[in-house]
Amino acid sequence: MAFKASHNLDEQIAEYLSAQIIQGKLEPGERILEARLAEELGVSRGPIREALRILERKRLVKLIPRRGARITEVSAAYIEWLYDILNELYSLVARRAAENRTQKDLAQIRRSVKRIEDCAVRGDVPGYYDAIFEYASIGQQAARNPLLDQMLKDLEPSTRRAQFASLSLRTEDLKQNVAFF
Amino acid sequence: MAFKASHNLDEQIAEYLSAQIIQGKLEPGERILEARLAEELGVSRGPIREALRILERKRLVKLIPRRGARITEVSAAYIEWLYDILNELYSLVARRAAENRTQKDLAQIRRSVKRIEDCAVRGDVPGYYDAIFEYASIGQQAARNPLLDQMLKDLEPSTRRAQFASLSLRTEDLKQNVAFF
DNA sequence: TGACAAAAAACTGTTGACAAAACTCTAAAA
DNA sequence: TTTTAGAGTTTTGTCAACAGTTTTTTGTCA
Repeated sequence: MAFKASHNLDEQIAEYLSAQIIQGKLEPGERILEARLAEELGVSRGPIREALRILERKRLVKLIPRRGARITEVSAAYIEWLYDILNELYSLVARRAAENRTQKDLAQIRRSVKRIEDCAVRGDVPGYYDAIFEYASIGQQAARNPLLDQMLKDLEPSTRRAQFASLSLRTEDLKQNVAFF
Repeated sequence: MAFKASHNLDEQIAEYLSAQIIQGKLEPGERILEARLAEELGVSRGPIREALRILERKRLVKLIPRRGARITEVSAAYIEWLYDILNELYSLVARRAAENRTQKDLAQIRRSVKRIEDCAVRGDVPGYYDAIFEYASIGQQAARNPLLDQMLKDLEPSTRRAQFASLSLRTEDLKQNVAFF
């Protein structure tokens, strides 16, 4: 089913499943059977297992010992909890980025904002989302706190999922980052 | 070396290694060899691998594909980054806990504070640390944001390590939580 | 019909072996 | 002396099989 190269299987599988989950092709609450997936992808259960651990870290699946993996649920409450945290963390990003930014950061930010506007004008919705995340990512790097950057990266898949669930308020929280320039 | 029961090996191994790393018995930057550790603990490499993934999630080891696992470094800068984030997240905990706390939460908090004081009086240093974490944990639960709770739990091992490294300012950040009562 | 117990099936946990990549050491050439 | 090429070693990645647990099914009794 999915293409496999001479790269690492676990990461490829995690990537593949990640996309499936974010796009809602796998139902929340659904069980993931190692053996079935292994056969489907033409690999053994080892890499599947490791991929599931990666997805657990990104909070896309929940692993319960001896009773397998399930796609995590994204309730309205969960989205609120997530945004409550993102709001807090991005406000920190904005403050630190404002302190530590360089000319190079600013130039990057301007390019990124341009890209967002272009996508908006063109009505390119997927591109718009990606541009928003790119923008956030640049801010994160400018904040010069790699741990914070990493934590937000880990939350990105959850955030993308939440966006799929609630398309309306998605910009509110990232907007915090605007204080940056 | 380490005791193994009919429970899950990966979690036990992760627990075991976690303690070793936090207590500084394994050097930062040190390589962890799967085969050596497997023989040492009398298990195969499978569970070792899964344990390493758990430790990666807790940021105690860094996994680099095809070149193994290393204990993460805890530089002064890293500790600052960590506390910068903890400060932010615990301020959120305090606010939400203040909003959502129940009588039961308050009673628990009071007991926990008592325990901290007792340990301080007795000069029970390890107990004091544990009491502080218990206290933080109760606050986290009272905040009624399970995602936030989980994120802080994931950070706990790193926090404990940072405490080992800098014993002086450890209370500063958790102190945020005091606004709670 | 419904509850319960035993048997069967399905699934995860663990292991040992093999393949492939990364690293180390040696030796020859510039 | 330093650099480079290659053989040999070490270590991680992947697989297939087996063991033990959990879940489902089947069958019996009230």
